[in-house]
Amino acid sequence: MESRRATIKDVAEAAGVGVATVSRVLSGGSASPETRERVLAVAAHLDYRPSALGRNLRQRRTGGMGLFVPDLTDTFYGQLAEGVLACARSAGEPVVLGSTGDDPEQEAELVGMLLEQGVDRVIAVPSGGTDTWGPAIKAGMTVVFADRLPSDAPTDAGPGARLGSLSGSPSDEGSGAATVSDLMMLDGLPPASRARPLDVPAVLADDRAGIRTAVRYLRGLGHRRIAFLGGPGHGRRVAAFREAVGAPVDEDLVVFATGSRDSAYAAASGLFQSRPDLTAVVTGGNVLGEAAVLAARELDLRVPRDVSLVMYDDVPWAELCSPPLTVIAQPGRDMGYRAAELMLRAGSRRPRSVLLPTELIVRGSCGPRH
Amino acid sequence: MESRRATIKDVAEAAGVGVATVSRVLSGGSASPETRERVLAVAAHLDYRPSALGRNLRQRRTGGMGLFVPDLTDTFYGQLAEGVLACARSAGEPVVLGSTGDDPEQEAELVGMLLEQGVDRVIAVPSGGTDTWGPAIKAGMTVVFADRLPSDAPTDAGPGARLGSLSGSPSDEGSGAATVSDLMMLDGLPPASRARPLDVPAVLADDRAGIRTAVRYLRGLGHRRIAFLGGPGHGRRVAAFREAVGAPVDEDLVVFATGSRDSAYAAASGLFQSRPDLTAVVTGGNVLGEAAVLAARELDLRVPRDVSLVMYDDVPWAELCSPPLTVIAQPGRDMGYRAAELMLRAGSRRPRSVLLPTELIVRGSCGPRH
DNA sequence: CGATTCCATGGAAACGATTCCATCATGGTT
DNA sequence: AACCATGATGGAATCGTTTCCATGGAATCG
Repeated sequence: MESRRATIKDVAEAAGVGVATVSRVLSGGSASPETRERVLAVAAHLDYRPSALGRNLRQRRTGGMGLFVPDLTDTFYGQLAEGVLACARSAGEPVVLGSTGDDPEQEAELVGMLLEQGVDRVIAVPSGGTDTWGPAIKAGMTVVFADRLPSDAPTDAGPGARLGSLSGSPSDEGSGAATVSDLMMLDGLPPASRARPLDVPAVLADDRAGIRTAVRYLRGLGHRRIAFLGGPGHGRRVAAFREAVGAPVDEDLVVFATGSRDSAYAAASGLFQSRPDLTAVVTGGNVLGEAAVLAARELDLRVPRDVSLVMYDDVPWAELCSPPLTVIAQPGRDMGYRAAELMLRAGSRRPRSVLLPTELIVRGSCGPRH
Repeated sequence: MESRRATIKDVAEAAGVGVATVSRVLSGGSASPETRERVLAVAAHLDYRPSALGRNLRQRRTGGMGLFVPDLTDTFYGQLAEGVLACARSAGEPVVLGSTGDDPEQEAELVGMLLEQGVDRVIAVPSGGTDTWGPAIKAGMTVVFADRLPSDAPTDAGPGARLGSLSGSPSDEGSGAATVSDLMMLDGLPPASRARPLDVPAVLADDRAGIRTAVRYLRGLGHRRIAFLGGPGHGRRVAAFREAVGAPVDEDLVVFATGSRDSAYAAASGLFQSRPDLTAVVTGGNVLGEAAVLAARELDLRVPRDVSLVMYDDVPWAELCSPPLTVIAQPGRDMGYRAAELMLRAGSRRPRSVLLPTELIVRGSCGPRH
């Protein structure tokens, strides 16, 4: 009793028309009212649903889009993914997911798989650099970056970058308009001094403003020895940190971990032990914030009495911590949603980049210097 | 300079053979050594990669699998997804992701989309019941459930269910072997008294043992009025709770929320306010645990002094809470990995279901009754 | 040595859609 | 009345692969 799906041919025969006509009716082409009606009726009766397989082959491209994130266990990327999915669903497009683990090699492999599948659009939180994404783009992919730029891209949007409006509807494209190469123009260095830029739109948070606000806030509390705890992809954030702290930067206070929780913990712990004189830490992501809290507790450092903490990303559990964590919030879901929007529009208008605002949410993890 | 991808025809011509031969060589069919070598060389030189589009059309099915989770913002499902992705990657299969928001309607829509795409395998944390999944299976889909069973399935694996071994390799299939209908046999009710069962393999945690352990633990601390805070899909857990508590169950102490964080908070807050006499709460998921902590704090209930708390799911932030949360841990990543394994094996052997062990991790959120 | 088997091989037919193009009818214009 | 523009329509080509089948040569067996 396993009847297979009806094909366009079945519908054509049942309706007494040619397959071309059926196709036209179903995709909005011209047809006489009575034919249209009959075809529609037959199609509905046969429960006909066009096979994406046939269509894709003919059109030499699969619908849908890829989505690459470093780690779904990181709540922020979960939020971002939800945003992408929400937008994709409203457009009826499938999303094929890849988790890169912050490994450029895995990422490249995933790109290859998408290419093979005929998926030519991808939203990526990139792990690799131009050597991964250049070829992908030359192979005909439409790429939108989210949350970060490839590691060898410029690290900051520069002083001139404007904020994307957050208040407008999600589809509001108003301000915040710049491609990656536009963004590169603004950082003061002549483009020629860099590798040829990828002309790829991106949806980023205004890390620069976020970090600056956090550092100023800590400064205002009297902190002078402020550390930065970063991870992969936090290049723009650490650059902003350096700028906000101002020269000379105490390089021992800038520490990096790889993507894993273990590494994050080790980095945090190492930082606290090697520099007991630091009084405040800014972390570049929530996994690092988690690690910092854990390491501090292990070393009997009290937050915020002994060390103040500002974490990037506002995640639900930040409020549950004790003390509740002061964070730099970035709109993860929006970021995903707008990236997907950009992707879907990519055909018509030339997509522009977006810079979303961040917000310092003061809770209880920062106090005056002691 | 946009050269499109080489096709099998290009390779055939360049190698001076027919397309059939190329196809055979590339898919391991028989061919003479020298032909094979030549074809392989040409293919490599042309950077040929077979298009999944053509293959899928011919074979009337897309490779890869779907993955449906209720909410990627819930860390547990992030873990589960990572597990699925890990297994899929090792098999070179794409994963198309859907987030159902615990809404059967959205879920059904997503099933339709998969069908259209020719994806005929899906791993699902189901939101809908037999009315969604029955048709999907009849349409030829291979389905594996993870974390829960459809809402109208029996709520418990029953006393006879055995644990899947966790100690073995991930591919160890050893114990824990039962299909959903097997599991249904064990709960004491004759199968005839239920709707026709879906014969679908599932990977579940041993909720029954997990909840029982937690309740016994709380009992041991002197608690008598223990509440259960559940959400969608926690049917098996609440059933286990009822069983563990034993009749008569105080129905006011069993409260349900929908999937959203707001609803979870409202339910928790309502529970605490309506029954100030309760001394302990078990939550059916981490989002509900989060809500319980928040609601307790808002109402000036101290954990564990005023109320003890056991949360389902061990998530990284459970340890960061203050006090650190006592949890029922279930192996989210393993669950995803094994579900994907089951899916991939589905062709050969008849897939069996798996019951994974849970573990009570005692931290600081439970104390003696006051 | 003839017959049978076996293997490598290439041509061609699927798979299910879109889309180009030719055909035909219709109606309006010169 | 001849002609042209318009619009609906169906046939057939196409996308890139797999797979069926026929062919031909070589090798094995009787």
